[in-house]
Amino acid sequence: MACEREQFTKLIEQKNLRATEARCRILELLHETHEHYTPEEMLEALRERGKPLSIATLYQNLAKLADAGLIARIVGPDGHTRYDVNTLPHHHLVCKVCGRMLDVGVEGPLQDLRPVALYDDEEDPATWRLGEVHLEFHGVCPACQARLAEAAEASD
Amino acid sequence: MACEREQFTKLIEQKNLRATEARCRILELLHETHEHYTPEEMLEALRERGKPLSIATLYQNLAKLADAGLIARIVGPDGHTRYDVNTLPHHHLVCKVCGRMLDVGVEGPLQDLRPVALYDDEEDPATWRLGEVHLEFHGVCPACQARLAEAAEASD
DNA sequence: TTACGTGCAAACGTTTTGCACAAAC
DNA sequence: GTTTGTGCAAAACGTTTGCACGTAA
Repeated sequence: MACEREQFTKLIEQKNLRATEARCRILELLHETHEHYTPEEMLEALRERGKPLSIATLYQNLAKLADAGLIARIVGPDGHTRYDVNTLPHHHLVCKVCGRMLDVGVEGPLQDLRPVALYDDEEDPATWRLGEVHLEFHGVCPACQARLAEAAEASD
Repeated sequence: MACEREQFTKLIEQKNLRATEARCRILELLHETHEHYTPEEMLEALRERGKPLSIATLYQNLAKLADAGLIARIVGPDGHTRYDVNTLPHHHLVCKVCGRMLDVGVEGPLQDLRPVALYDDEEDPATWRLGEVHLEFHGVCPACQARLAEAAEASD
């Protein structure tokens, strides 16, 4: 059974992969929500949206789609692997309570930042070939703020 | 057998933990090298330095030391867990070839950076309670540069 | 009809846990 | 003597793989 969702079918076939239903559903989920799902969360989200996917198929397809450059594999500070439809360089806002990640851009003088050694006996960062800088803004998402406020009230 | 290394003994006992030899050796290794070892690498490094440590003891002690705030658990972009003696806010330079991490500070106008939404339908980062910003400079470490240069020559 | 995708179950590497023994207080 | 740490072996967890079958070109 081929995938009927035109835009995703095209994206996938451009990469010389077969546009199967499983692949289209994964791409559709990520594009529609912009969420950074862990594989486990994705399995649950796909189950809620209709037919469940087997865990092996999910992992196999996530690997294929990531290899093809259609999605990006990222690992949050909590160590959980997540997938992002945004494969262009960008930054993240991470909730330190629940680990949820949000894609963000940045306003400000990014190009003026330079790494400098922290210790006297440390090698000089200038000896590294430098590439991009990735910013990780840490914070508490609105949902966790509400949950924390509730817990604080309950303990009064 | 208690640990004799005065400075580490004190650090550990201040946190109401017993300053055992295993814990002192772990702290000593991290302080002396400033390396960001994975547990597996640490096991190997400790073996080379003398008596090996059992893997269970290593994990148990890494967890205790991290809970006590004596070391920090960090997860690199490659998904490997590593430990850092520097528990103060700081930044990292990450080798995109081997995954090695270096502690760095930053020069430049950090405080002027603000996250901004990337998509039209995205929630506003301003609704998050914001904390610190963590910078991840990506690059290639000197060792990997040399290895890459060698491989390039060999293929000529 | 040949290549590729799916899903089960088994294997894998990393991390955690239960437990008996040893060491520290 | 009670609490805490160690180390083995077993379990748990997330992820990958082998394989038989199904589907696509």
